[in-house]
Amino acid sequence: MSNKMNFNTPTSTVLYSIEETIKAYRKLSQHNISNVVPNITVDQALILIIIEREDKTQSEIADLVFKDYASMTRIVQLMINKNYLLKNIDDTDKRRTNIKITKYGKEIIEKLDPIIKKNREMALKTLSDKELEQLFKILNKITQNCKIIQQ
Amino acid sequence: MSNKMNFNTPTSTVLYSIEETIKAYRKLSQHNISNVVPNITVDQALILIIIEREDKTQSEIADLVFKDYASMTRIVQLMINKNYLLKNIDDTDKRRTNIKITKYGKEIIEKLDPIIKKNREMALKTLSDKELEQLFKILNKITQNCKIIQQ
DNA sequence: AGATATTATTTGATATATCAAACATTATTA
DNA sequence: TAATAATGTTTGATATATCAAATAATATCT
Repeated sequence: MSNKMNFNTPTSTVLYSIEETIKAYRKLSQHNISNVVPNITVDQALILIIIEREDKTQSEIADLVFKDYASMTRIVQLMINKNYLLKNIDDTDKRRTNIKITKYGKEIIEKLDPIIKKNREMALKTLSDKELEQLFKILNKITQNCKIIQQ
Repeated sequence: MSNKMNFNTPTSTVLYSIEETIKAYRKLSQHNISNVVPNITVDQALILIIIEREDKTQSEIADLVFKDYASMTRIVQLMINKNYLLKNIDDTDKRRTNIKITKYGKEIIEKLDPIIKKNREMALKTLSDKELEQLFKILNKITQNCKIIQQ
């Protein structure tokens, strides 16, 4: 890589570069996940693992994984159909839905955990700890910049 | 940010962090683009601008914007419906389709150019040149790591 | 040349993203 | 308390992602 880079062509914007990375990562992840659990998507796998850790309502989970509530409704429905999740109306507030993982869902998580770990290791194996911290810091800056006009 | 970060929870993976950033960026971009050109998506805007610079076939453009060929077929069709693009079968190889921008499409590009520039500036305004280079370098490393098993 | 392989694109099926509107429930206010 | 506002979720409509299979055109091989 040269010292002076040109960031002024459409194919050199951050959006472009980040998109390239995330698509490559998703492809790798989906590939490895499908080897142990066919028929689960990367999104569903992440959601399953997050729900296991956090006992929250549907929209709280949606916020955690950056999903629109409408998307969340549909993803949860698909995961119920596959017997990974259960959903019941909250007793104290009937607008809310609580999501639980089924026994089968927990078995799936057992299979997924090492794969998720492996995916991360593969993707990051050539990065130093310093670079990893830089990455998080820079991404966080960009995220904050983008959120200014929104709330 | 503390010196020692914990990268072992699902919500601290790169996939997760990158996803957060790209979604914030997309939201900002879509918001600003919609102010000048209603009814165009971020993807369509990028594709329009890339086609203007590169006179290529549909699948070559798809590769440039990291789109699946199937997605590309559909996006191009929508952009033809909106009178941004024209498509004709290549004379020398009738399997190929050449994509051209209409006059109307070029007018749209005129409106989009400053917005795209502004989006980039907003997203990156707190980043130093050094950080920008670090970001590209790190993202590129991750992308390469993810591509190893694929071809 | 004729059979076969490869390439470029399309179509079908399903998952996800996003906005707007609908809906039921709960909270607030006049 | 009745009317209104706010909240949590769902549904509808449309755009995009992804895989597999289909299709048409071209290239290669015997």
